[in-house]
Amino acid sequence: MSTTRSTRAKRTLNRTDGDGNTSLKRKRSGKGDAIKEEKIPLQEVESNQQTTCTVIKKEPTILTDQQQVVKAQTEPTSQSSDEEDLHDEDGISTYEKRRLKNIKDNADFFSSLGISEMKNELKPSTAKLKASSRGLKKEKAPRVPLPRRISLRLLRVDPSGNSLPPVPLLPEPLEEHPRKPSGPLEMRKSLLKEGSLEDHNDLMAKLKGLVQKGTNSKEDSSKKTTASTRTTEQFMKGFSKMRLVAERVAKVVPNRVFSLDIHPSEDRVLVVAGDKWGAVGLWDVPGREHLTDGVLTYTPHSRPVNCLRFSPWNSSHLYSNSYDGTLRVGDLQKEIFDEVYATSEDDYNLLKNFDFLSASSLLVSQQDGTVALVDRRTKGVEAEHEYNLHFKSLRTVSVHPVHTHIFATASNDGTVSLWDHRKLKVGGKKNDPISCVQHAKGVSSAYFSPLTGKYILATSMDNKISVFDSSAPEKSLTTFKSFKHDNHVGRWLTGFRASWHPRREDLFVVGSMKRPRQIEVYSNTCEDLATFYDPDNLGSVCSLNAIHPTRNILVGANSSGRLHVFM
DNA sequence: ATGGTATGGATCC
DNA sequence: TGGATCCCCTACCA
Repeated sequence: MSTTRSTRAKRTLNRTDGDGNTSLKRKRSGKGDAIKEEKIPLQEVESNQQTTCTVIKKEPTILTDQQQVVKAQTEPTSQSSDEEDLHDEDGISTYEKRRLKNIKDNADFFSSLGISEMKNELKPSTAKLKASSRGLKKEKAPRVPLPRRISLRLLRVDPSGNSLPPVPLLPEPLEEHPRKPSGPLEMRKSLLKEGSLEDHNDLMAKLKGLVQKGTNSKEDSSKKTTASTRTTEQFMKGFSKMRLVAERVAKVVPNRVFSLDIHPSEDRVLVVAGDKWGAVGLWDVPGREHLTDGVLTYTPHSRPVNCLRFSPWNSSHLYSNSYDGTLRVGDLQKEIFDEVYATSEDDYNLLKNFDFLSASSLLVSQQDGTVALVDRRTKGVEAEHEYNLHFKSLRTVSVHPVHTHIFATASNDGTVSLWDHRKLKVGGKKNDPISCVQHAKGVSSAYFSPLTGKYILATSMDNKISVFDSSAPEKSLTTFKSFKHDNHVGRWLTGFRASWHPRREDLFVVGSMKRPRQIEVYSNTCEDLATFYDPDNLGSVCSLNAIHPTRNILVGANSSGRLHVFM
């Protein structure tokens, strides 16, 4: 418990002192634009410095006049070209003469101002100030501390001398974002806005109909083929026609989006987003008839919801995991957020991402470099196993779509690694990957291509997006294609995670820093296929994006909780 | 209109 | 090893 408290204290401290510098710096340098303006004259300054430097190089130290004369005599060729040969009979260059004259003129000017006299007037005479220190030393009187006076308040005595009840113990500092109570949470009770209960009931009624129509099977092969038999060109012909309109932009969660998904239903467009402070927002995107705004926000978590996905086996199950250390499943039929997995509350192991292993089990990547195997069928919220994989924090975990015993991890240590979970040791022992590729900086995400797992798509902080060839997972991973992409989003935005079309292996989508703000679509060979932008309706960076599995729908999420639906 | 503000992660020491 | 410091440089909102 004491550890918990100290960690909490640290956390609070971190948060409050944060980056005190930032505000200071900002005050000094003004807005972002102002910094850019400053950068241009900086180059001029540099070049100026260079010219002054050449002069300084010749005379690195301040010399007395005499020394300078000597120096000038011994180094006759050290001056700049046009003054090289201009020496008089006494060996002093005209340049040097002019310089000495300037020094003298300046000195004359300052003395004419009478500054030194004024300085002397202001200064008390040193003779008066400094008494002789010779002879007897003054004996220092020992310092007698005054008796400490304690207020009546601290003595817990009232003015008439009656004793007061003792001070109640200080309440433990409240954690700013405590974990939600464990166990199932009713959706209606975790609504962000009270009073939206009717809207909640309406939406749930609609969604029940939606799920019964049967889009809840992973093996829905008919749809899979309609989406994936078309060539890239054929597909892009329709896909690139998508547009954004004002009605399809909405704030779905109050803060920065950390996770995003889109429901596979073909009848209704339902997008979901998880945010920084544990909110999960559902948005029933209006079709041609736009009635209400259709946004409902719940708070099943208390810290960033870094991964949020509808189960491929049951689309009414919305899984979410969070930095608060819990993984929940929102059941849209039972209207609860059930707790599936929770780390020990003492060690604050942040849950980063998860992927589905089977209808009931998942792999969860964690901050401490471990991957947890979680099964819903077992009682309790503990993991079945924990595999120790990396020294540094993990980001994403991705299960091979065909060989489900193989999974890939992306880590802060710059690696994308393949693992065989049948061969992993449990209980803290360090494991070795089947194979691994190293990036220069941390890797934000690495996902298997959704149908065959032949490729791994990775986004990394060394400004690259890579497609690795993982068609022979028992052999080493090789780079299939890779290209430069500005992945530096800065401090306030969620990092990019390029993501596949959920039913195609020939294209993926990624956010962009480019202006106008845009969402980019690339082929698996890293060729630019399309760019979606709309200056009227999209004015911010969409860090996360998702594509509908069977319809031409693209949703982009920005860092203030807004979703933009192109369709 | 515009400046205040939020506050993650890598790296340094 | 972990606290301090630096760095990235947006979007919203009062």
